[in-house]
Amino acid sequence: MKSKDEQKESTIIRATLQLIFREGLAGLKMSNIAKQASMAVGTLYIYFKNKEDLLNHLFLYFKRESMTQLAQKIDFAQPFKVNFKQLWHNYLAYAVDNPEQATLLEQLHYSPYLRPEVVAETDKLLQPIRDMLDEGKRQMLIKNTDNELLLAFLSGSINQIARRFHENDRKLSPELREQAFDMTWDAVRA
Amino acid sequence: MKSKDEQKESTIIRATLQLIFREGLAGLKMSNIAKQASMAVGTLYIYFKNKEDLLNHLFLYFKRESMTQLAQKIDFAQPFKVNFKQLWHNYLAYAVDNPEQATLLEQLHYSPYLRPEVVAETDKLLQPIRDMLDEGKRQMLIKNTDNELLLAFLSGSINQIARRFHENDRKLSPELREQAFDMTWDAVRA
Amino acid sequence: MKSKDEQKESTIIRATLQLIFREGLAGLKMSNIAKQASMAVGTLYIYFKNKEDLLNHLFLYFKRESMTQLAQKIDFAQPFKVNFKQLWHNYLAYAVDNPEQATLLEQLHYSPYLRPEVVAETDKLLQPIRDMLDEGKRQMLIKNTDNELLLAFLSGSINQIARRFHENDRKLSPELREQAFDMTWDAVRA
Amino acid sequence: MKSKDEQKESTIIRATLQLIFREGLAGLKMSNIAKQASMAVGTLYIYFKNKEDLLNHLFLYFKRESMTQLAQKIDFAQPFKVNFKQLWHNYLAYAVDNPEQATLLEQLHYSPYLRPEVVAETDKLLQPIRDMLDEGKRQMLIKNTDNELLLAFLSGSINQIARRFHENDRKLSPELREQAFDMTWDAVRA
DNA sequence: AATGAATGAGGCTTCATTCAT
DNA sequence: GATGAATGAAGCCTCATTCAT
Repeated sequence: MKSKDEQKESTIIRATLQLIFREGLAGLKMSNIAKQASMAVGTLYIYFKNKEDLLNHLFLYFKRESMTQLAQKIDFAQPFKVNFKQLWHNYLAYAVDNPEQATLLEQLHYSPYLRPEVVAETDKLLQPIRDMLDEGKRQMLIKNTDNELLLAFLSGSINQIARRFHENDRKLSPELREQAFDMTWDAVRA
Repeated sequence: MKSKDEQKESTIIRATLQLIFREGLAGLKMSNIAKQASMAVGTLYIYFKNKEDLLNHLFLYFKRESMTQLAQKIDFAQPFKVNFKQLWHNYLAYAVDNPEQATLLEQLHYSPYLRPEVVAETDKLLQPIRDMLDEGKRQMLIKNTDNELLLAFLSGSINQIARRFHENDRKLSPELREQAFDMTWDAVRA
Repeated sequence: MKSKDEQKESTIIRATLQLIFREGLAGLKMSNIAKQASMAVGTLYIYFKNKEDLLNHLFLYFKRESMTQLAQKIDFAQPFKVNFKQLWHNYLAYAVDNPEQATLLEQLHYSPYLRPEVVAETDKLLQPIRDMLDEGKRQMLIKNTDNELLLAFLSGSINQIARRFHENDRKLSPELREQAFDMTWDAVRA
Repeated sequence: MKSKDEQKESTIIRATLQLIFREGLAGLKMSNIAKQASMAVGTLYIYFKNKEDLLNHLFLYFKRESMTQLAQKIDFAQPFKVNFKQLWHNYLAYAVDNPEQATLLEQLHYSPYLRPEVVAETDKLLQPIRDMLDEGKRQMLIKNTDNELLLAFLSGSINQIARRFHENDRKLSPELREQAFDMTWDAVRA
């Protein structure tokens, strides 16, 4: 027998992503995914129950991947602000370098495909960041404000910045990034 | 298309809105719009060339309406910060009170329906706000930073705050709103 | 507008029947029904919710039609046995002349398509025959036996006779029909 | 195909039977048969050329089994009517006790799966019964009528009785069975 | 022989758009 | 202008069969 190829699942997800980038979520067809992944349509249904299931897995897969990117060069031995700044820049860099991915996650989030339970599960991935914010508050370096407010502030502004600049075909120079970070820090500092 | 009956056009747009709010953009069908608007499908095609055309009109219609909400109680005779704060609260209130609308605009924005020219046209609606930010800079009250950055910062954070709280079924108390505004003001102040 | 053509429903049903006769229930495809009925597939779905619905209507339609055939030349002014014999011959004639139809109804009956409620409804159509049997019992002309037993006896034997002869490509001569009726009458007579 | 493991063939047929009883012929899938038989799909194709082949074997297997049931307690040393009655009761008991089996054979019979040659072969199994009828005629105990007519009469009525009572969830009491046999005997007796 | 992943033709159904009335 | 029945392209998914292991 041909044993169920574990990596085929990832092949399918990557193929799907490429297609969504190229043609949008609305134009996504199972038959094209199969073509892009060089396999038969039926094979997709061996690894995913249906289109909805595939997209839910895709969502989770990329949310996890993005969290990995965010955690780069974060070292809890370092002072809070150093880590905060690193995290912020990681996030911005990710959002800038993968503009379609952010858009995709957003699109999926509000599509009829995504199951609430999957959304809830991705939310848990943010826990390390919540912990970090708590630590900042303990050290009285940042405002003692509701975590959800802080998170919304951080993610909302970063995403929107990356998006607007991408839409207008503008580059985000290091200087602009620095200015943006300063605004963020001024916003959250105690 | 484009008949004398100007009001029917608006009826269709309103009916479409209600449907999108109730069932989402993805499930939107011309036949249902017709039903909701109490007319025949064919009639829709007298007033709008096709579904795409209808949704582009809807987007514009809607963006204009939201700008009207934002401008409430703004009076250029007042000091900058008063107006800035009022604008910020107007925006947040609008985003909180109409959580589906923000989502709708987002969904539409990234759907294959929306024509770039329409997106560009709605962007012009922000000009008064850009002017206001310029005035703030002239008075050296806010940072002398790129307007797109400032706008992204403002809209991104506000939308995200409204959205997260709506998703988690949490109320945004006046205290939290005040804290959020303080963060924003700290971020932009000179 | 083109007003919903009442007779189109019957056109579809007749087209479906012809197809089932030609290619069997198992090979029945909606696209072929449309072709046979000279209309677009979509049109089928205006008149019937789906394939199952179409087949349920078909079942009812033909059960009713067959009952009409059975009732021919039945006149309650005539003596019981005359009517009984006429009914029996009508039934046999119908089963012989429409061998596919009997088979179809049987096939449908045991297919996953047929809804129990529709089966129940067709059963009600037999009431006039039950009444007739009761009258025969009242006149002490036939055995005072359970109606279901009598009905099963009558319909089962007639259908099977028509079927076997049709399968073996044999004609049912008037003599054989007379013999068969005699057997039936001997079976039920008091 | 046709391997040494004769028993596996029977395992597959039994598994198929159970599935058809439980879920009907229309929903029968090769993958489910494999699951029910605790083997891989591929294995089915070692023992049977394809689905059609499997179902033809099943039909034959089954017809033979039912004939065995019918022959129980038949002893040619006994008088004709005793055997006839025994046969009739055997048949009815079988049809009543295995209501799905009769239906299955019927369904299969009119499915596109069954090959005519197999149907013809099963018909040969009826020869002992035909012989018995001939003997009855020779002894002038039953009508001198066409055997096909007699067979159709017998099988059609019995099957239909069993079916109707099963559908209506009614029990066939010994009294009713006796009445039914009396009708049959009156029908065929000379 | 046994396995079960892979294949892909083909079925049912939806829905934007057209057009006869 | 208004209507809504008619159209048919196109998408999702199933499942009998194959074949590499």
